[in-house]
Amino acid sequence: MSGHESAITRLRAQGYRITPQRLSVLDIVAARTGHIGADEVWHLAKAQHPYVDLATIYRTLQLLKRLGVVTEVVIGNKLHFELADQHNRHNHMVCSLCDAVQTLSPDYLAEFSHRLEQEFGFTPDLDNLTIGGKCSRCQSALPA
Amino acid sequence: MSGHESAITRLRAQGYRITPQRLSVLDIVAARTGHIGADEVWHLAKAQHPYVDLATIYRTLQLLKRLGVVTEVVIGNKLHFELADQHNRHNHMVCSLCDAVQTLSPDYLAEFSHRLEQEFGFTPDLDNLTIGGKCSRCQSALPA
DNA sequence: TTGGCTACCGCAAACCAATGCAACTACGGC
DNA sequence: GCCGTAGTTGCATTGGTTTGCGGTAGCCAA
Repeated sequence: MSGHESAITRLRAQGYRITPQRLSVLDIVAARTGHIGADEVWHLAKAQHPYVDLATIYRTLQLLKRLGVVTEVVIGNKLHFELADQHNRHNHMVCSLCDAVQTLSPDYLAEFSHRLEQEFGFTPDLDNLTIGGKCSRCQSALPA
Repeated sequence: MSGHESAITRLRAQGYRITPQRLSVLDIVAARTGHIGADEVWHLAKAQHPYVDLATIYRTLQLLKRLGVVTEVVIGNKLHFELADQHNRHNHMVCSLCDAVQTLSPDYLAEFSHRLEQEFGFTPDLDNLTIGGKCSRCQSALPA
């Protein structure tokens, strides 16, 4: 119920309205420590609010993402979201075999990002960068 | 018509069958120097073979991707593919605003990749890594 | 060349995410 | 406290991609 007052303030400050649906989505995402799928947000939101539409969930999540309140993580081929904690930014490493997710300090990407900006003028969106690959467990379980 | 015999050999060696549809898709992707959208592959394939289904195009492209013959690039919200040239590996930087694509030498990622493997045992799949962000043009056109 | 096994294809339907639109409602101004 | 308006919502639909199923055809063996 708390911890996202700043998000509400930010919404209001930018002329967005505070609706029960948006509060539900915020509560749900904030209550989860890790990431959560859009469909799961929907199911939980319906418990509080039987008529919310899935489209509203998607629109709300995209809005919150634009505002930097949540970040999007692609796991498998589904979208997941989690609260963007500015004090604990991180990237994700997702195993393409078992869908396990590990977090990664953005420090690892700082130098790389800097080079892209210097040499190409390209500003990478690191807040939404997910690195695919194979985790150590799946890697070692692979046939020789 | 040439340049992908090795892919055909590899298909056959692994028990996959050589069909006219697969040959068409291979020809089309190989003929293109850059990336090409799935729908565009479909249109070109239909010219040779009026009854190919879009599902077949997708299945074939996914198969070729699994075999490492082509790589997948997500541009906007569409899938593109290009021939995986081992002598000219590269990553992509895609602008989230205008969908412009720049290529990037994998050298930029080598050190980063190495650290992930050393410290986490995580093997990043760089062949399919695309970096989202904003190109210099869109960045400077952004409202102040 | 022929026969048989099984991978593959075309078709249709399902699926996830995004979008157009008319009805609705939050919220600042009176 | 009430009103007007512009941002939001629910519903229906679309766009791109994936999947299930029955018939078809590539490939190997005889």
